[in-house]
Amino acid sequence: MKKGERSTHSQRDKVSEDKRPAATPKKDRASDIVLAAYALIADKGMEGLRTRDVALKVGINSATLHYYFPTKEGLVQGVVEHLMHELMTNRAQSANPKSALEHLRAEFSDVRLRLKQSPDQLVVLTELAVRAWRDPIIAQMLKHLDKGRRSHLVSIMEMGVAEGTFRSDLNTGSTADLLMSQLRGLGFHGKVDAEKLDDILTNLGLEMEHWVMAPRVTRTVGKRR
Amino acid sequence: MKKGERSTHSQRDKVSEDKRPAATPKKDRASDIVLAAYALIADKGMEGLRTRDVALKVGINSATLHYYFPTKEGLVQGVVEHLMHELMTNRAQSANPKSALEHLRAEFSDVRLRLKQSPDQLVVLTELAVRAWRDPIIAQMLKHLDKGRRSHLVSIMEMGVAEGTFRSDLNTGSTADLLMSQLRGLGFHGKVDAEKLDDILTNLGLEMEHWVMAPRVTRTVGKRR
Amino acid sequence: MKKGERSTHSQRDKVSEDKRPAATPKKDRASDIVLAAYALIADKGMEGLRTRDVALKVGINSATLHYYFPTKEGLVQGVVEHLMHELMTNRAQSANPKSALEHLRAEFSDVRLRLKQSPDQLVVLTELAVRAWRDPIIAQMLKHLDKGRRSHLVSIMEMGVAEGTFRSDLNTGSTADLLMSQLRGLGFHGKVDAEKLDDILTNLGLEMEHWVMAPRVTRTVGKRR
Amino acid sequence: MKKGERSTHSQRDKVSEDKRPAATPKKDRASDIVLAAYALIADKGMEGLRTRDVALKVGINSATLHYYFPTKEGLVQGVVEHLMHELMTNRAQSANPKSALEHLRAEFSDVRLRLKQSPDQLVVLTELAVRAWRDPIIAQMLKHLDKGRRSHLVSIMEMGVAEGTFRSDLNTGSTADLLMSQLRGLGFHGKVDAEKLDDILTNLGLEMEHWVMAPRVTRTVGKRR
DNA sequence: GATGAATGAGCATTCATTCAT
DNA sequence: AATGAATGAATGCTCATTCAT
Repeated sequence: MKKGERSTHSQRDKVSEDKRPAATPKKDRASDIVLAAYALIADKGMEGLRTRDVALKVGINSATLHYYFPTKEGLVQGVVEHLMHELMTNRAQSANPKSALEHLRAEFSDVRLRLKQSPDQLVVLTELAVRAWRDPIIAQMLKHLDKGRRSHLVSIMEMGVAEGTFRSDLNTGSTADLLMSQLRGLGFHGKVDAEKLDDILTNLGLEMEHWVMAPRVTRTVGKRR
Repeated sequence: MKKGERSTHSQRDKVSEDKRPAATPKKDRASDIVLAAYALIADKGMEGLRTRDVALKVGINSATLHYYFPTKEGLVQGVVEHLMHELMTNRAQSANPKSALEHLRAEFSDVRLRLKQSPDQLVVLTELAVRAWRDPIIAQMLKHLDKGRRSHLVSIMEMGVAEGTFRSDLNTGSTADLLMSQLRGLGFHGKVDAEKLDDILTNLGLEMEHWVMAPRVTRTVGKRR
Repeated sequence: MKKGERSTHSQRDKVSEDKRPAATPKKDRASDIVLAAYALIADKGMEGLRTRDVALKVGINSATLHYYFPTKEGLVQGVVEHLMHELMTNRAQSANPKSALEHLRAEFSDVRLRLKQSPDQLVVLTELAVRAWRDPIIAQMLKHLDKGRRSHLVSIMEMGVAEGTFRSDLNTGSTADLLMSQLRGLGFHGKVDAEKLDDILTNLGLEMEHWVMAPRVTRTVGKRR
Repeated sequence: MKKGERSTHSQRDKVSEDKRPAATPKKDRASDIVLAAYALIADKGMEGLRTRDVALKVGINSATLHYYFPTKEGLVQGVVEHLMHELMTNRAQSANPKSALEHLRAEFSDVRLRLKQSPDQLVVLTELAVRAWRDPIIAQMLKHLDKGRRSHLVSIMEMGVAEGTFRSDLNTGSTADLLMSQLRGLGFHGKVDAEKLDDILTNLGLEMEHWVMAPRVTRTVGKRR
């Protein structure tokens, strides 16, 4: 991809030239398009996504958009890829976690950070997750994401159990599933009420620590299951 | 349809799977329409909802549908109302709960029951919740639902604290928010994987009981014993 | 459609107003549409057929056209049906033919009449026949037409043979095929040069009479006298 | 194509059956392009001809194609030229014909040969002939072809009359027109049903010989014209 | 109440063509 | 000579909504 880094070159001669009303970043078109689509999904939702709007936002002709993404479906998949990349990188590696508990807390820190710095990620992820119910391809892509995240959580749990920090009878797989489901619930609040969302997340963290560390409650009324 | 000889029209009716050309229960039209829309949302999602399909499913003309619901938005609101009614009634009042813990468990039983008997409720609720991000009216309606559910949960929490069953420093409001957020996360799994969903729900219940009953865990690592 | 005639009313405020340029015959819409499409094919060819143009010609919205013919393909099939109907009815039953030869001549008279009175029929038929090469459905429809015409010709031939007017060793089937192929060649001349076309047709008739009546020519060159 | 990581483009290349991404004979580009266009017309028809597909088939960029043929119309004209060249050369000069009858038969042999060995010629010619109705330039070109062929046929007829082989009252011009029209009718059958086509062609030959040689049928019922 | 017919405003996608490199 | 990128102008088709009957 040598074409991307040309800004350092002396080719400044073609100064003017943004033929289209909107400015043309001139960098990587395909990525610009995905970014615009991503922003538009965050703003209008999947239901409100229009290829024309995406093109307009990038500052290109809608035919040009189709040059890069022949089909809208392909574009959406591009957005999924982008989101997955975002979700997997840029992780908040706070303070170089050592113990399982630190790792677990790092997970929460990461979510908290995203919620604060790029709330769109949650929004778009939620939109795409709903879309995935009826779109097998997106479902497949997101499943891959989930699988990775789950296995990461599972290893944290296993580490905790091995360390002796987490209770020995902890079902690592089920707990990972539980945590993922809980985090997913956060996606529903939209961008609003960041305050309350943060509160929920904090409690979620505490509750989860409880769950993985404390022994089974024994003073429960009756025998469960 | 007196114009029998035009074979061209036949290509139209492809509502996917259901086509009941006529046959109208004749009773409450508006309610039939809402029901059909509800089922269609569960099947195709908000994005795939078409007024014509709804009309076709009911067995009426799409113009007739607009007689009852002048606008699609109104129809969707009708669906929200219906869903809210469903969600508030038909509650699994299992075993006439007395204590706060029993009430809490009843909540989980209720969710479990819905998940099993009418999974569409979760699906449609999720679809509408996402829609609510951009639709103030629906947001308003769902907020009302949430408010009711939250206050119900809060009173359970308060009852538990008053009883002495739940820990005295429990933040009832935050806990209610936490639980609602967690339950919402369940909505994401779609109708698939009922097995795993049930597992998650079970653990969620146990975890929540822990949370409300056990004393705060001392956060210091290693202090666990 | 009183909306079109609103100019007599006092509602002159909305100055412009005959929304549609062309008048609306108001009778049978589907048939109007087919007729317009037919004329357009005759004029611009299949390649130049645009649903928008058809709608414009009828004086309706292009969405209305799709109400009657959900797909362009269906519209074209409608044109085929129309053409076939035209081709099968309105036949020039000149002078109530009795003998096989009279019947044969009646066939030529019919073609001559069409060539003169409705040359579009030949043009459109040719366009559709070419289309049929790649369109199985149209191919099927035209095949049906051909089958009917061929069997008609065959019976004329058989009648001639039975009468003793036509030579006894005449292969009725092959001759019918031959004649049809020859007539088809006429379709190529387009609407131009009606004079020459008529001349060709005349000679074709004479030649065919020769063929069906005269004994096989002895192929040996020079043996003629 | 350094941008390897964009999988989105892959959905584009569906030229139906043929896709030879690269591999260019490197010799005469313009001619390659014409050949590809010719083959594509034979396959998909004029209506299905796409410059991009032509370029793809040649293995070049569609912009490169426009370097050689600035306009699609020009490309089609190139195809016409090519076809005319094919039609005028490669003639089946079977057995060095001497007499007019032999020459006539040679004509039929030629057609039969083309029908068998390169049926695409008939198909493409037919496509172009229909196109010529609305395209004056192509019409002009084909008219030139027709003129040549007609004058050739006329001289055969004249030779026959001079020889005394053909009847003396034969209208050579009309007969040439007649024959051309008849042969054109063959173009309609497409590539299918070679069997029947051959049968028709045989009968056509016999009929034509009859026509040019036999004296006017006198036992005709009634007086003609 | 009900409906057939009609429509305006899109919508994703196509395609021949252009242009800077 | 060649091409990747870009585009204007369609193109067939969709859909919520309207309206006269």
